[in-house]
Amino acid sequence: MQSDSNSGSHMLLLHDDIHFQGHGASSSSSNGSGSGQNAYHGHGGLVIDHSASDPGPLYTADPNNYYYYADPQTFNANVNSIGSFSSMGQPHHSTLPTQQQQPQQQPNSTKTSGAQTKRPIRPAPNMGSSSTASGSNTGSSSIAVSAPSAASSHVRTLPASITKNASASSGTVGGPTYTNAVANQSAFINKLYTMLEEADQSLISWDQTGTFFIVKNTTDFSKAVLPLYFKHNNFASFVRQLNMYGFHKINDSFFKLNNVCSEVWEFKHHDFRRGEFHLLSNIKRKAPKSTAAGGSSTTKNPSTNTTSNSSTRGSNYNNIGTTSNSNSAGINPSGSVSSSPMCLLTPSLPGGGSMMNTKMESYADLGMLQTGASFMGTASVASDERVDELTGRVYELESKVITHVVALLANMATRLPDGIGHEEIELQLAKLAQVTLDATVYPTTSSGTSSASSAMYVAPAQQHYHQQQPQKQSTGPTITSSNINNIPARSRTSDKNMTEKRDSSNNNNNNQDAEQETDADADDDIPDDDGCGGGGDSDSIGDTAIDDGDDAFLKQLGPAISVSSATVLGKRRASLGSGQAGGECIANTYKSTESSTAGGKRDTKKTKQLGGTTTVSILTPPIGNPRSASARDGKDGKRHKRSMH
Amino acid sequence: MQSDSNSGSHMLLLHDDIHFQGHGASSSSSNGSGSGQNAYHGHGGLVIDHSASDPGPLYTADPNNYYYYADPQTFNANVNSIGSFSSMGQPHHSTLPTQQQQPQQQPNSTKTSGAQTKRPIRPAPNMGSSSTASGSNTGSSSIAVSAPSAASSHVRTLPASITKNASASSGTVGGPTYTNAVANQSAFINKLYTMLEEADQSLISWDQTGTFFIVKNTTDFSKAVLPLYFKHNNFASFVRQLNMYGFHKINDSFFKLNNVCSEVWEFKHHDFRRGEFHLLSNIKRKAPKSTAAGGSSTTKNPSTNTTSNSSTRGSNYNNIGTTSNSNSAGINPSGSVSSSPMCLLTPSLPGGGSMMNTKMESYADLGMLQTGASFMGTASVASDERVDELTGRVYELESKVITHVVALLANMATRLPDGIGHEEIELQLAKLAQVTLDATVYPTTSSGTSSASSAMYVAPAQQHYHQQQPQKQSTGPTITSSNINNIPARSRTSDKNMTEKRDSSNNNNNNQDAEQETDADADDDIPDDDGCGGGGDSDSIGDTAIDDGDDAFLKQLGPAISVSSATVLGKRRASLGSGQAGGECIANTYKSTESSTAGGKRDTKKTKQLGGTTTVSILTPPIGNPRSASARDGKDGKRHKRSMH
DNA sequence: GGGAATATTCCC
DNA sequence: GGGAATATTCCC
Repeated sequence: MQSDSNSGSHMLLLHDDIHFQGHGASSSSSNGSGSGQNAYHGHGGLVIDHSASDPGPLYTADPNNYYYYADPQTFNANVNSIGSFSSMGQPHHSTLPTQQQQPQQQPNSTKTSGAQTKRPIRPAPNMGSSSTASGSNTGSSSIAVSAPSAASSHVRTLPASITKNASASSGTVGGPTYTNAVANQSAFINKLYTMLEEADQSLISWDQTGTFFIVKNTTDFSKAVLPLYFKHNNFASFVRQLNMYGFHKINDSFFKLNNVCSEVWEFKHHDFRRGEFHLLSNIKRKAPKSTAAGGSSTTKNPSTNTTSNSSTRGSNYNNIGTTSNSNSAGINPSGSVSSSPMCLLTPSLPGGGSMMNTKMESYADLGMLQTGASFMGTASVASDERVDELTGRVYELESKVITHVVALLANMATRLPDGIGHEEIELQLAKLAQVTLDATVYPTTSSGTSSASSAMYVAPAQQHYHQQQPQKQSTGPTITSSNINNIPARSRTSDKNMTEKRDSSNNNNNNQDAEQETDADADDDIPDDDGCGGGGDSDSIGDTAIDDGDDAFLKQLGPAISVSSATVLGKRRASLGSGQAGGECIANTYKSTESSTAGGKRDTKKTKQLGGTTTVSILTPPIGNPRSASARDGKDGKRHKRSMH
Repeated sequence: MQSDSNSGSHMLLLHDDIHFQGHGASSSSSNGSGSGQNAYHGHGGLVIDHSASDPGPLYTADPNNYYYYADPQTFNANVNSIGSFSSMGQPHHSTLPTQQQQPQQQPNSTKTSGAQTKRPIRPAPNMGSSSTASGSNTGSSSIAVSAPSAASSHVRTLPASITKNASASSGTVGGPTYTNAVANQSAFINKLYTMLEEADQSLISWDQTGTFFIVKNTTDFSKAVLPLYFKHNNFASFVRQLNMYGFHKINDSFFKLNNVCSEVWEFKHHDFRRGEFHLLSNIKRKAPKSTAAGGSSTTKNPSTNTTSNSSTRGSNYNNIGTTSNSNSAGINPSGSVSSSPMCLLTPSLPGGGSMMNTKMESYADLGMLQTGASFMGTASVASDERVDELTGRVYELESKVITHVVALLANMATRLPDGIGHEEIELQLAKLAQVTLDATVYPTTSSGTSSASSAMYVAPAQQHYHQQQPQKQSTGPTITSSNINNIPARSRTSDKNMTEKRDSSNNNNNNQDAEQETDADADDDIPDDDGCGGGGDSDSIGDTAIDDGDDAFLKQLGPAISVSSATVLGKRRASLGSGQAGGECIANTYKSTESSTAGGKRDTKKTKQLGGTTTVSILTPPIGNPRSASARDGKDGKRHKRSMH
């Protein structure tokens, strides 16, 4: 357990202590099927030690400014990938003590240049990297920092398959093995998978079926999660990588149609499914387009500068547009993270709600699942256009329609007397999807073998949350299930009372509810945590209280329906600026519809205005196709922002 | 002064406070000769504040794990370049208070994706990045956080010249000006220059003549300095960049001749001289060799993958060999940083001295600069089969799924207290259909006129099932917000103590920190408030409780659902090996070569085991993929390391 | 030193 | 979504 395999890497940025007892083994074999078996303990939850958490004192030692710099390496190191975390270290405020304790001092094994092993405070296993050098992990032994809470002792074993297949991989691992592993090479995929297993489920998680994943609050996700796995905290960069690996955003059209500023993003790749490690190796990074037809190999063109010259590109790292800062704490990052294009910086997005929260995994179940044939690679012919049409249609159906329906159902559910929750509804939908959608045609891959649909349906498991809502006058349960999510702080505040149950059994525990906020103020804090816009997350429908009349329901529903929510909408989402709305977050969904009706699809683009306000919506006439045209705007001095697709 | 030009970016990692009053101006002009003028004050020495160094207390607030993660962005942000720091933020332990003080709230100006402006605690000027968007900086005004130590109050104005010349740069700068500036575009050069001005002179400095620079202790330099400017702490990566920009190592022969393992490295570039800002723009990054001879522009090669295939390269970020960890403090990095290839881990290098300092610019200027030509392209594909698949899918979605959904809705409707009838629901659905489904692509018909999608929605008619679900034991509303989902509590738990400050002013508040959790348990926590995501949207549902009870509702609906989700996968990271080397420092350079041989590369792979249960996996045999054959790796298990040149 | 792959950023 | 430039890593 103790040894961590990576030579490189080390400190993690995580401040909590995470225990990894298992270590990544590096496999020496060249191909994917690494022999390595790494046992990765600690499941779902992170094991964090709080006890040790306070490094504060430690910092003093710093002689220089650099002191706090985060270790870049760390980022990577943290979570490498499923099976391997490159290194576990401590983040910034690493606990020196801890470190000291460590036996470490790994002499850098092989690596020459890049990798350096340093005090692996908490050694994490690495996945084999492609290079040999890196292979050797000198692990410091397990550093089980104190494991504060109960959860701490999870152990997870990562499948070897997940490792990289790049060049050499040597497998040596302990624990159960997943042999099937086709060494999945890419670090990105490994990290992504790992992230889904480990990260805060409220920020990123698999859908119920395990066939796609959901990023619920891009802002927070970007701040809190991304840096743990990558050297950046930009949601856009994350999305770029997803695209490079063939992932598709699945809820895009829905939001566009609705002109909703959502913080919920769903991505799918045919071979990226929960538990399906063996498929991971199928996920390849797209190759750069070669200039010349032929050679992929390098040709040099010594001549010169042309390219490099300045102008065009920006400076990457420079700040230019990039950096967002994170505060030290996860706390408030005001404007930063790019997250959803549309919702930049606006915490309280008008539209923003988390309607989705309710969630139904829109597509979820819907099919995209398994199917099998992907189309990416295939080249054949056929009416490509037809494909585009169909693809677009499928998207429409899967995303918009279903999403809408689900939202409606969820909304209705909350109003049911019996207390049926949205969960049930979702569950049903999942079944439905399972049943009906098995044959997905979806995007990617071609032939899927039989995929396991069954797998898809993950059991929700048993969590029982009890909320005691203080409630509004209205009925009791009203609640709003899912929404809760959205529950704007305000509401939450109230909720404190609620006692939730969590089941520890679950991998993921949700905490959210747990939070207790002390302040009542809207402003303070935490506003929304949700990114959604805050406050009102999605509107919680709830709040909405359905109270009044009955129509409420109807009202809620439809566009027409506008009722309440509409109102909400009314608020402008435009205001990028400030605010939090009160409880807006309305059911965007519905509203959206209206809008949608009108036209065709719309894209919302926001224009951003600097100061103020802004927004803009817009629309794009009927789809054209995906990638195609892009007419880019060009040219005017202004730029429009575009949303990420 | 106050405005910082970059739209993106923000927090810095630097813990010390550095004040930048001037700001980088971004020049708008396309070419190098940016108009911007940035005055850069403060030469030689670093100004470091130690006084402030102890952020310790500040950290307390952190609620969650993330707390400490270093902001990747930060790295960049920190020091952008001479004239511009992209963003200044606070690093990890940002001082929240400070932030609050800040007026900031920069509305993110233009940037869409990546850049996010967040509370720029210490606004730094940005250089204009190449892109337009980035151009506009909303600078927060100067945020002079407390300047703890003496040094703290330095103000430096960076010469505009140093800024990037990329695309647009608008120059706005305060302070003394260095007009000569030819907007130097590259971030790297800017950072390098800035580093020389600011960083610890004992680690990196100009030679006496100001014509080359010296890195005296690669190990410490890598740990303490590099991360402040770059997203890594690998000396090799730094060297690679230097080489890409045409710098040459000048003391190489000296050491080689003497077979000395030195930590002193000297690099020179003809146009990189102290104070000669105008020359900086001449330093260009070498262009990648284009594959094909000719075109630098993009050519697409839809066909594919070739390039990307796997093998060869390693995974970058993964740990593989890479990561080194840094302790939080700059302090002692034991073995880490890669630094000089040759002398890894050996602090006390034999040769180590700064002999060279005196310097003689051996190579002086050589130039490799500019080259040009890019290569990339893309491909797309389509197929008839795809059409079939998609068609089927559409059919499925439109007919089955939707039909089912409608039925569900109708069913639910009957149960609503208010008496809403299914009619309404149907109506709503009809609208929905109308809106969303208009363009049907339907099955058979090839063209699919718009077929009436509306038709599709058959009203389930009036079936009213009333199910009263008994409910589960659980509570009424149970519902649970989404998040609930997964929050791993563990991590969070620990932090509770921390108190953070939030600034209400900001748009986004971070909540994370804010949360106060009552429970210690790992599991619980709140993690997110954000609702957006809700609580777990998707998943949560699951949690769903739904479990037992009531299923009635469910039962009615659909097919059985099997729940179960796989338990968490266990991970194990196998420990690859262990080994650490002792401190050899031998002239690695020399040595390295040697080793390389021995070692070989290793990959670590991990296998995952399922923990729990389930899962299914399945698999698809390898797809073949299109793109790459990937066979890369090849072939031997070992990799050799090499020394940097 | 530099080729090449992946990562990150910026832009359309 | 993706092209393209720079950044980082890995290797020769």
